[in-house]
Amino acid sequence: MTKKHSPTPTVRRGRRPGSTSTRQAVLEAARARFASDGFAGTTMRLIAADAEVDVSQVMQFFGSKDELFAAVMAIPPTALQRFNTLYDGHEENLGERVVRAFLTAWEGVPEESEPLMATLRGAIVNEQARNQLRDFIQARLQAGTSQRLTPDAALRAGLATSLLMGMVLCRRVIGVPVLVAVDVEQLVKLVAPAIQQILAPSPAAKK
Amino acid sequence: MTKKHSPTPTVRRGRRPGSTSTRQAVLEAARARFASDGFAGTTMRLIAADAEVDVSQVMQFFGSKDELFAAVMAIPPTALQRFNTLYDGHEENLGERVVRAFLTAWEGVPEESEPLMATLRGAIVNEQARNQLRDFIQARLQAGTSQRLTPDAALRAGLATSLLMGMVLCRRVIGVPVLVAVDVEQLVKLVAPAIQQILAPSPAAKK
DNA sequence: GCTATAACTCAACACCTGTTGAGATCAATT
DNA sequence: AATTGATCTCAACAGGTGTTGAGTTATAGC
Repeated sequence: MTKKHSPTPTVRRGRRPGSTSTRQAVLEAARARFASDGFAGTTMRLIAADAEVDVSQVMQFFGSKDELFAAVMAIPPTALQRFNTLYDGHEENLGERVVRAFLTAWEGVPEESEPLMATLRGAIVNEQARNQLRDFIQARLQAGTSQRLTPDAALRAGLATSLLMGMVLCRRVIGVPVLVAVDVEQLVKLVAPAIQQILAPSPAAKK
Repeated sequence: MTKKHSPTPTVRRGRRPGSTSTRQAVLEAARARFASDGFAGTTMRLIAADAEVDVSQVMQFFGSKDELFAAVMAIPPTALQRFNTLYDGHEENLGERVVRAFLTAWEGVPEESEPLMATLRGAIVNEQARNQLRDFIQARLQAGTSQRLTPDAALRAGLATSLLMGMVLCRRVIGVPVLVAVDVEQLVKLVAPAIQQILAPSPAAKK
């Protein structure tokens, strides 16, 4: 008799039969938790409970809380791609295209928006997420400066991104009533001209 | 002999002679810590150490960590005042005035900017701070709608505020290099037209 | 002067945190 | 069929957390 644990297990121990999808479940649970509660507010035991596994399994899969966070924080490639092709085309409706791309990325399908939300929340308290978000913004800037915009294009693109992040922050994290209520189309109508102004200012507004 | 503690105290015990300013010291230490490390990242012992007092003194003064946080989160009256008188005057340079007021409040003297920063960081994880920040934005909206702007003035004002908060977030919290490097005057020059566009759109841009 | 009360330190509490090691069960390889 | 390795549960750890109560010294009111 080599048993060490309780003789009549109420919960099954050992490996489960059939193919396993636990790792993915943990990843999704962590993603949702980090996005809604932030890094410090999320505990390994909570994630494990959400994924219906043991805590040490989460450790086994990802090594540590930090590594799990890093795995979750990865900005989805679809989002990066969306922003990389943003500056192709004409300049007239640049503002609208940028605003739409932003809203699609941050308020579209959960697979894309949840990692971004988690990164945004995490960036406040966790240095890793801060770097991640910095890189994300910087990557957008690279894409912008590859085309010929105004000389200080990098600054203007970064500025536009920061403004739009404020919009998302107030709408999705803080939950300012006026901003939550308004629909996407009206949002685009109001913000697009402002972003256009920053990215490609009309000659009259220039110094 | 009624002594219970060590017979030769290395640190003075009991009440100190003279007038006391400890409560203020704790408040300032907490303000700085909450602003830079957020709610969950800040511990009572850290605050106490910064203020050079015992932990239980902090508890005695403020009751609990949450109450201390609430005391710190209070938006400074000078900031509220600054925004309440914002819409007085002409419409032409409204954008610039708003941007300047925002930057002054968030990047000016520590007595005013630190509570705001703490609130911003705290709003991500703490519900109390979220409400506080919501109220702050809402108060700005009230002030805006009291004057006659465009019909959807509340929405536009809220939107402008959210955009500017994004700028502050990226500049002061996340630390996007391009935005950190640029000076205030250039910031105003770039952002003011965009904010103007949102608050008082030129007739051509209207629907 | 005496007493109540505020300011202050010390030590400990109960709990929660991330993390680890040992053992149990199954899948895959040989 | 036997061995190896992955998956999974359990129990416990060391350290940190907010919080409490008891004890000590000063000030303020009578």
